[in-house]
Amino acid sequence: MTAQQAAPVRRMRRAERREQILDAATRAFARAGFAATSLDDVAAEAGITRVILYRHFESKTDMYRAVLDRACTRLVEQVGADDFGGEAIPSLLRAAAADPDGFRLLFRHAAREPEFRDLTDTLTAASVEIARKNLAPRIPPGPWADWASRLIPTVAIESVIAWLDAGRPDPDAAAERIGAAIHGVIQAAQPR
Amino acid sequence: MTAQQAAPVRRMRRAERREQILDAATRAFARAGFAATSLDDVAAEAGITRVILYRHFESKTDMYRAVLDRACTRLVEQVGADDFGGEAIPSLLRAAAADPDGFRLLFRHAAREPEFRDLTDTLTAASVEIARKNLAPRIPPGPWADWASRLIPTVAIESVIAWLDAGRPDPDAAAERIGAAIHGVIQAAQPR
DNA sequence: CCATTTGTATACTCAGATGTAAATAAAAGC
DNA sequence: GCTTTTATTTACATCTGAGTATACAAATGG
Repeated sequence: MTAQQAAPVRRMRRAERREQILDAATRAFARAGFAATSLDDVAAEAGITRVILYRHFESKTDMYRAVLDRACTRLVEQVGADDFGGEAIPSLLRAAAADPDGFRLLFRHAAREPEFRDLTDTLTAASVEIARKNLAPRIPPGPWADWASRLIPTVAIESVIAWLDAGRPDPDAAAERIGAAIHGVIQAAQPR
Repeated sequence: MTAQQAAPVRRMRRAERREQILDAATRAFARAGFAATSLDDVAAEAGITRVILYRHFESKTDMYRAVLDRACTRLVEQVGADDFGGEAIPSLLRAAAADPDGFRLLFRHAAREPEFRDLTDTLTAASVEIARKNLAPRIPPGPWADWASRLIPTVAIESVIAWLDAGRPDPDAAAERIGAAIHGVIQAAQPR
């Protein structure tokens, strides 16, 4: 009597489940990074058993790389090779809003995990290079150009994360303000 | 014949050894954070066996807290409650130069480790509050004040790390430029 | 010279996490 | 209905790393 009729449990197709696992894994890993997150944490976040994870991924490392790969791909698709055009910052904001956990995971954790740095290195190296090229006409090569071209991508990323933390107010205004903040760094690197 | 006379190995006093272990642990943990660093890594970095570590620290966690505590104390001693006076940035630079590994460890790793966030939380909360107070007369309360007061401490820290990475050129000029970069963020948060 | 301190070597226990295997059950699709 | 796919459960096997115990060796300091 007290026994409820078990509601028919909706099963997912393989590809769908895989995506759902990647979503959950992104959330789980975003909390504390690779080493401090167990597969049981991921499984719990996905609402399944650990065993299922192994039907979709060879190993923990394999899964993590898949998570980072997806986040990276999404980011590159949204931002594109749109190096410093006016749409770069708005599209960065869109990308972060679309996948905030992935965004945080990439830049706050993966970038500091030596074992997986290769996945974010291309991204950061590319953005540093873009910054350096855009700085070149205005700042003579040397330590301050180095300083600024390292700092600018970081400030861009951290501005976006601060925007997420502040509740994502008005994306258009945010883009302008972030642009202004970056401009401030460029000014600061100017010879005086 | 071939046997060398073993050079008499200089032994350290207890306190001295403890400091040396803390130095080595700071370097080791600065590479990949708490979870991804084993006690064997630390012992190897210190040039001793793992067993010795337990003569100075109760546990891995205990040791890590001691490392963070020391880095934190040093930082506070150097920077002081010198909230936004003109000497704040120069002293931040001095502190980072004096203990670069500790500096990186605190802000790049410990700040992202939920288990140890309490140790850096007071620091970051304090600096965010200082930023907010200094912003108050110029920026109306609201999401952009939130945004800027979160971002400013981060930009300060990241500017310093970028300065370390760029080879620590001219500390005085660096202080001015970092001040200018922060000013740029304040400008960016201004109502428009 | 003798006690204390400091370091080494080795071997062990224990816990947690990764990864595997097999039997069972239920949903989906034909 | 019958097969295939997907999920659960339970039970292992294995490994790494934390933490402990003990016996030994060498330096220090009186």
